[in-house]
Amino acid sequence: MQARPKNRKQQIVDLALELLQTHGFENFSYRDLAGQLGITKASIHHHFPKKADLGVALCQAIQEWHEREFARTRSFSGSAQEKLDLYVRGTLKFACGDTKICPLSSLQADIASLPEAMRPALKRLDDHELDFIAELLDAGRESGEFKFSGSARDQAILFVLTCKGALQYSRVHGSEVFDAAMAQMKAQLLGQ
Amino acid sequence: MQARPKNRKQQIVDLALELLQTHGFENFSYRDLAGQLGITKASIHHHFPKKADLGVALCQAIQEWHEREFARTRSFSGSAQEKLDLYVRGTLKFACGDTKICPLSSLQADIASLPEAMRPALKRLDDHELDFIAELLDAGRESGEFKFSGSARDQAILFVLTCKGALQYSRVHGSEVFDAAMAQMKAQLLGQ
DNA sequence: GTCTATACAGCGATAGAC
DNA sequence: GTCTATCGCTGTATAGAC
Repeated sequence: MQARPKNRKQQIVDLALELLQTHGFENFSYRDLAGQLGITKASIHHHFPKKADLGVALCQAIQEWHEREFARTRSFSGSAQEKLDLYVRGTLKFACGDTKICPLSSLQADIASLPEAMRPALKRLDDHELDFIAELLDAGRESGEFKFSGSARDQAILFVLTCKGALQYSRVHGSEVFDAAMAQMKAQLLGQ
Repeated sequence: MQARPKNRKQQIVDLALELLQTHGFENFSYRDLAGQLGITKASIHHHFPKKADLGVALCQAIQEWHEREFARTRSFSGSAQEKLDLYVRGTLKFACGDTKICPLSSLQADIASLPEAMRPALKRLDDHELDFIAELLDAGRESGEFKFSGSARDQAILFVLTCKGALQYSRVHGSEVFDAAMAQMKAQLLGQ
């Protein structure tokens, strides 16, 4: 209900991101966006001529979100375990609540129906996140906080896909599932 | 290219299941099914008047698949670890290959857009699978093969969502990801 | 930057002939 | 059980006025 929205383009991306996390990229339309923003479909097309353009903008928004959160987590002064917790609860769980899934999980699930231009972007986003988590896990093992075998990269894959899977499961089965899975994984990471 | 297909209905369900695993329930159409089966849309509607009917049939097909595979795994004479391996590789990975995801993961991702009638069915399917895995894990802990803390149910949640997440990740990033994640999880389950 | 108007393909769905 | 034909709606997309 703003008379003059500061940045319509950003507003559209924000709403599209939410619909991506709840319904998936192919399951929301320009009509949905227009309706909820109180403008017409043609206005959305003015900002993003093709839906693939909006899709690329979504990937960029996710990357900026990553960079913000990675920087915040890195600069947080605490143990490796606390940093990992900050990312899981303060970033992933915070961005999803009880009704949304991780935007990257949503894109992965629909990969075969996605516009061509979005696929390499998705792969880069996943890799970027894995690098970051591997860095945290490696530091935690160096400091003796974490116990795991194999490479930090492999453990990061396991860690990240478990978090994402837990978010997806908990949307259907209740958020206790998320807490249970995270507690279970944490215990193993700490060697208990 | 069969002149007189024995069971068209089954044929439709089989193809729909494959499209569910690759594109998602809302991302395949009666047109896709008709085209690939060499008949018309109207013929599909004869077997499944509404798409929700097809959705319910898909859930039933998944349940029958579960019951078959659970029985096969239970009757397999081997250690708990070998049974778990049989389910992961002989059932889940076998049914998905390198290009498909678990049908239940697909339905979970699109839960918000799904026909009403499919949601309770999905929850039951997930629970059924968790019961089965919890049973295997519990037996394995009793026999001293597995080491984990907390309830077998909680560990089953962690185990299953990790398998599903690994299948989804590996479709985008290559099947080495699946092997790495499974090896990593197995090591933790065995207390190594 | 937003609108009206329109185009056109695809969707799920139905009626009725064979 | 399959077909042709058709319906109304929704999807993305474009042209052009304000």
